[in-house]
Amino acid sequence: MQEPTFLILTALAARPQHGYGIIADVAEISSGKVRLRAGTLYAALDRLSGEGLIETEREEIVDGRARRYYRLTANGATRLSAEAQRLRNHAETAFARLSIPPGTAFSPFPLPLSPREAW
Amino acid sequence: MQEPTFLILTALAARPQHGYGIIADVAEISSGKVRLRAGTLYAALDRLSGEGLIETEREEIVDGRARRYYRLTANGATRLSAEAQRLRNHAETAFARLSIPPGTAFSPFPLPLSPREAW
DNA sequence: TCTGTATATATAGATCACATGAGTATGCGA
DNA sequence: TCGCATACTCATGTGATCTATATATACAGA
Repeated sequence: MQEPTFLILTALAARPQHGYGIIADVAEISSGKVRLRAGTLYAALDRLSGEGLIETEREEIVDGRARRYYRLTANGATRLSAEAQRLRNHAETAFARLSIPPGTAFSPFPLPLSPREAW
Repeated sequence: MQEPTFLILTALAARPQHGYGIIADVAEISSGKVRLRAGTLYAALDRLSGEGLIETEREEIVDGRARRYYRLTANGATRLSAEAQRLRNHAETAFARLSIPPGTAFSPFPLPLSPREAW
């Protein structure tokens, strides 16, 4: 799962939202760093609906414009939780490895990773 | 940056490694969940070299087979650190939002996210 | 009034990371 | 001899994302 998709699910984890609201929420979540394009969003919404991770909650007409609200399904919440755990693990692993002091990357004391170290 | 790329940089954060070693290390890091294909790996190595995030350290001939060792550059370490922070933030945000008790997704007490809540 | 910006959704086409699958080659254990 | 592990290369396909555009309303400012 890529970043835009993850952030769309995260946006919907808080509450049901319509497309344009998701774009704003994702910008909010990512401190303005991820600005979803309409094309990305609506394609993702179709795909995620097809996968059963989100579903249409209701439709409204506001100022003559249709608003379609989506919400996270139970499957979607499970999936998002699994992905979040995955990201957290990856991030922690990267930090642990980056904390190796510079200059010791060629250390004669290799990290105890696996028997494959012997390669 | 996608998951395979992130994991390749993480593998190289520990120490210089050659292609096949990276494949094994990434499988290790991800508890066997990510199994890089040769095609994915070598394309990524070319791309990352071009971006200056990694570089060739040395080449060896072992049992008649060439082994090319890659290492993370200073730019690569900076980039990996930034990406790891990004993943950590995304993961924590998702967990925070998922922790909203089921059934309160339509709560009359919306999360204090932004003035855009008013939409 | 004209222009730009914000709201709101939709779609066609391009890009590019990644996946798939095959090829090339050596060494080793069953 | 067969299969597996090691080790790299390349051709082709897939699919999520990006770019750009279209449609439509409302409102602020020049």
